[in-house]
Amino acid sequence: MTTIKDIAKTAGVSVTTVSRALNGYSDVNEKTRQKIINIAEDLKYSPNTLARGLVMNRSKTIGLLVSGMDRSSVKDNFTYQVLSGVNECISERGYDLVLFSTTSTKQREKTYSQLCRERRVDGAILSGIKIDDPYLNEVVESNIPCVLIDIPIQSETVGFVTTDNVLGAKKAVRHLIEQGHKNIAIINGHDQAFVSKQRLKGYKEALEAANLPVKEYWIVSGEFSEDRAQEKSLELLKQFPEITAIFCASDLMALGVLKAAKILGLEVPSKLSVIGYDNILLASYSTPTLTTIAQDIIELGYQASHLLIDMLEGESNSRECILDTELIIRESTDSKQRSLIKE
Amino acid sequence: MTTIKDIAKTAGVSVTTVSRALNGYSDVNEKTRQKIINIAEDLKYSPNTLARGLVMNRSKTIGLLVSGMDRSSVKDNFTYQVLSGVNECISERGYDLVLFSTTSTKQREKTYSQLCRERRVDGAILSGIKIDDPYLNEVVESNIPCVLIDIPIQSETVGFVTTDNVLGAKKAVRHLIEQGHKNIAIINGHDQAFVSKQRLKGYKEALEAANLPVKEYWIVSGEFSEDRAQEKSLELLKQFPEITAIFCASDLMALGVLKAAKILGLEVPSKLSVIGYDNILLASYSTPTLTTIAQDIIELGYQASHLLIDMLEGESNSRECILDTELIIRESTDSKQRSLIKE
DNA sequence: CTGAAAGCGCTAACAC
DNA sequence: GTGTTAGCGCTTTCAG
Repeated sequence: MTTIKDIAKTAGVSVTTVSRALNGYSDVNEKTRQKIINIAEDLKYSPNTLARGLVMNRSKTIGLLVSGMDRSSVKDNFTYQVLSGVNECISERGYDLVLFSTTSTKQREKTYSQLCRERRVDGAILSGIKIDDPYLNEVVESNIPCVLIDIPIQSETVGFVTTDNVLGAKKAVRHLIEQGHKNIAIINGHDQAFVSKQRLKGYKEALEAANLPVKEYWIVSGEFSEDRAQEKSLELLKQFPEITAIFCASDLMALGVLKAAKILGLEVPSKLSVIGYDNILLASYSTPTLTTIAQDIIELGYQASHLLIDMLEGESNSRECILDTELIIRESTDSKQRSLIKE
Repeated sequence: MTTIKDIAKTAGVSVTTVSRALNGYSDVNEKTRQKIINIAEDLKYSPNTLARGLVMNRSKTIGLLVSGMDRSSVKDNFTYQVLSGVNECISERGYDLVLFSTTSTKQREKTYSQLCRERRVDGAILSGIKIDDPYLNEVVESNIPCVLIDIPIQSETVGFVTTDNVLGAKKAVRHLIEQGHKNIAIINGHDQAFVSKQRLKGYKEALEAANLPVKEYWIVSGEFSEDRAQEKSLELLKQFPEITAIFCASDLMALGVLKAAKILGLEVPSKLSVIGYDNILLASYSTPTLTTIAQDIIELGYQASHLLIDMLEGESNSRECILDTELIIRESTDSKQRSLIKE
């Protein structure tokens, strides 16, 4: 493995000069620089980032901390899309990514800041972390620059990226109202997600804006689980046959509601309209296809990295970024579209 | 940021002793060790892996090199599953993961071994790399320990993990033959994937074993693309109406064939049986649901890491690992199942 | 424009 | 058992 020492020796200069030449400093003779660059190439030199990181006290790596990257998370590949966006931005800006996947067992062994300090990451992005997660407190307390996805906390070293979940939910419910629905239930996610609170808020606001009553017993939690949502919606629909539309805080849960509707023999959308949230891949493959609120999750990851690196490089003014959502109308709410497709 | 020096100072010992105590060496007084460990905790010490890596010449990181982690790869989340398996194994064994995602443009800037040498990864796992990819040669030539996914190359420093693709394809075609099919076409993947060659081989062997002719014009490439497979199968089915079954080298392509069948008004499976490969999530959500050859991709990633770390730690005898596949029968080939479900 | 020297935090001979 | 010393590969004062 060739080092700058080797280059210095064959070039007949000092290591200082080699370092300066290779790092593009101005105060080095153009000829010397060219010579050094040539030799570096000949010797297949690669800088040792460990050594550089050690002395510079920055590693040019950022840590992505995700939770629950297990078999079940394959269905909604939220994490993968975040990762994909993060990766894109990070590599554009010359950083590398180290992945920390936390599980409840591993969490006890090593704390968040230990993880980050050991690897000397310059900053971290947290995704899929619940609001009661012990890591979260650490973030706020530690002074490691950090961007949260979907958790709105801000400080000198902490920023966040999210979508406008209140507005997103509003769009969904408004769409149902426009289709003539008056009895609209919500299957929400669990309380440990900030987005759940937001989407519930949007649901309520949309109803109120249309002078429709908010009925607390039409608000149930599906815990972001397909099965759980199926169960809960089954109960709900049995108990309140007057419900004609359900807004779900995730597509996965909407899929569960679709199953419940099938069990009850309720045709979607003629007897029951269903709208999801996320626009996961399955939403356009289910039967019927699923109307949903699309969020650009890859962009979420991209913007998170962007914000973080801006913070690291002192270019940041803002500490937050809120992305937009889009209503995608498909068969599960649109009677006309549905019947067109059937024939 | 506290260092062993700080600990040494407050403990009144030398840094050597601290280092030894913290790393569990035997030749240190138990009392001294306890004292040092306590102080380390008090001072919230985390070892600096950069410094350690520099001196030990191993970083305890492994690099995962994947290609094309873009928007399109969300559909079959092969990469994510590999990543998930890799991550699981790696964290069990005390390594960290750094992700290198290559794109054609970035490839020109930095070579594979540069990437690995700069970050001083102890070893690398390559997934989704085409067999004509320039990176591949580098691997074989560089002396960086490396495990390939789905490319069977072996050397002192190179191992691989794959599934038995010949057998997998055989299972698929055998299943079709057992259903009474005699005219079976194949939509294969592109030639830059080793698995394509293997699956074609399995297809041919299964036909021959049943004394069925292999017709070269029934072998077409869908290039692992849904759209391309749709086009190609459309042509194929128009030209050869006698074809009653199609084996696809990926589920995504099978989905394309399903669309083609719909366009031609060929009911699946009564007029045309379709079988895929991979068992992606969509396979159980499509209409009709897709019979397929399942491979455990998470396990693929897990075993790849396992093999690599064994190699790194000198525990390896073998340089290869071949996993099994499983036939999953769903509606797209099973007339009985299909009709049952319809009523 | 270039070089000598110090030091980042850690480990590993080698002494005692 | 413990300390002294050197050095991993690099950047960065400070002199010249």
